[in-house]
Amino acid sequence: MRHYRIPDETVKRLPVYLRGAVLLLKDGKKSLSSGELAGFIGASPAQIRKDFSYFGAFGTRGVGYDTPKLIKQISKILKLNKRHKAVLVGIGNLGTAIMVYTGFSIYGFSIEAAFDNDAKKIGKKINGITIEDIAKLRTIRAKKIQIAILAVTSGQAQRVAESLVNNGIKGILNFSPCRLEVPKNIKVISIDIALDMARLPYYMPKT
Amino acid sequence: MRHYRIPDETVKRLPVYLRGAVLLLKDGKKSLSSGELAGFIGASPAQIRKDFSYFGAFGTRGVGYDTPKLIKQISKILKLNKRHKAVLVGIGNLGTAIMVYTGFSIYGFSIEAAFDNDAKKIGKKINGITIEDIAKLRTIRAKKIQIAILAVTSGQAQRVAESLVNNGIKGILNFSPCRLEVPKNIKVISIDIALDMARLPYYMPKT
DNA sequence: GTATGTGAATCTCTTCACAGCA
DNA sequence: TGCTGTGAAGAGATTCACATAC
Repeated sequence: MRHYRIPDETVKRLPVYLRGAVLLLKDGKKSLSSGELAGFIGASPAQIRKDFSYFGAFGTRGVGYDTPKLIKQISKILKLNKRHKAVLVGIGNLGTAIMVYTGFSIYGFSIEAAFDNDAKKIGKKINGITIEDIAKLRTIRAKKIQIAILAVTSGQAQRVAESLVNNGIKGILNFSPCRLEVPKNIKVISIDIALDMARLPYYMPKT
Repeated sequence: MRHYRIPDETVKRLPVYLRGAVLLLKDGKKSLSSGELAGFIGASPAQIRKDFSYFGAFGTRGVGYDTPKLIKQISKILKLNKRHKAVLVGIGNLGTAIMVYTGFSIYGFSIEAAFDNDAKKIGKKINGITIEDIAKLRTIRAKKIQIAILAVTSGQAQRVAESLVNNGIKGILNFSPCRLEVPKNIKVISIDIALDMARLPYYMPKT
């Protein structure tokens, strides 16, 4: 039964469930119980069932979930049932790594354009994508790209983010260690490597 | 006043507060109120005060926080008051990017060793660090390295993680998209880029 | 018999609102 | 007066336990 509000934590877990289901299907598991999936990804069965319940009833009582059907359902919830084009801005070391990273494709993402402001990089080709001058960012609108990956320096991030939003971007995966101020209909998800690293010592025993 | 249990969410925010305080101090702010810090990093003043209160009383009523003192206090809580040596395993595209990434240093981390299993990479030098054969991982114990950054493929991650733990590593920053099974006194923090990307479309309006 | 789906209970985290102190 | 520090209240997320359906 559809509830009024879906917990954010639930949305965070859905991609984990999706990946788990995909891997288990590859392994030949045509059908899954919440317990099997839980064991595979390291979660609790009750959590999985509760999370699914926010979106409806996916399974069969006494049996479990049909794996391909489950994959379709989660994909649809996450709007991953269609492919998504993405643009990458900032082709430094991290940007290059992201460019050749293959992990996005299982969720249906493909990087369709890349921009930088460094003349030495513009015109170069990585993975079949030619790096363009950031001054020509507006071309992403015609390409109907709505997702951006931001891998520029902190100093440039806010300015580039605004430019992206002005050119039709609706969601940003942000790798710069700073807060982005964007209109509230734009979703920003930030990955801050140093921030995560910084809390490791807290949890480590003794020295 | 020290409470029995510190919320995990609080620990996640401490590095944000720390970075904010450092940046504001650089900007000349010798003293801070919870409201100023909150505005700078995008949080609520009450949240900041509550978070600090788990560890004691850092400020002066009616005045605020002495910025350098605050930085020291948070650093101490996070055990960032000493420098931490880290080892990087997996010098692919992402590993190389991490190797040259400068964002760790403000928290006192330095990468002191790097390993890979690719003969073509072994012996190469990046940023002053020579890439060593992963077969020689045991040398990290003598160097007293307790933190590892794992940037190998999913297939190798579990095996390498075990090897790291066997050689004295107490905390792992894991970039591979898989769960690591480690003894429970070992802390793993995972960064899964594709997973974060995968929930972007959910939040985006329309198509 | 077996595993889902879900209200209720529990636990955790955040916000409030104000006492306490410079 | 002004801002911290903190119990209490409120909101949010997880776990429990069982009715429900195959």
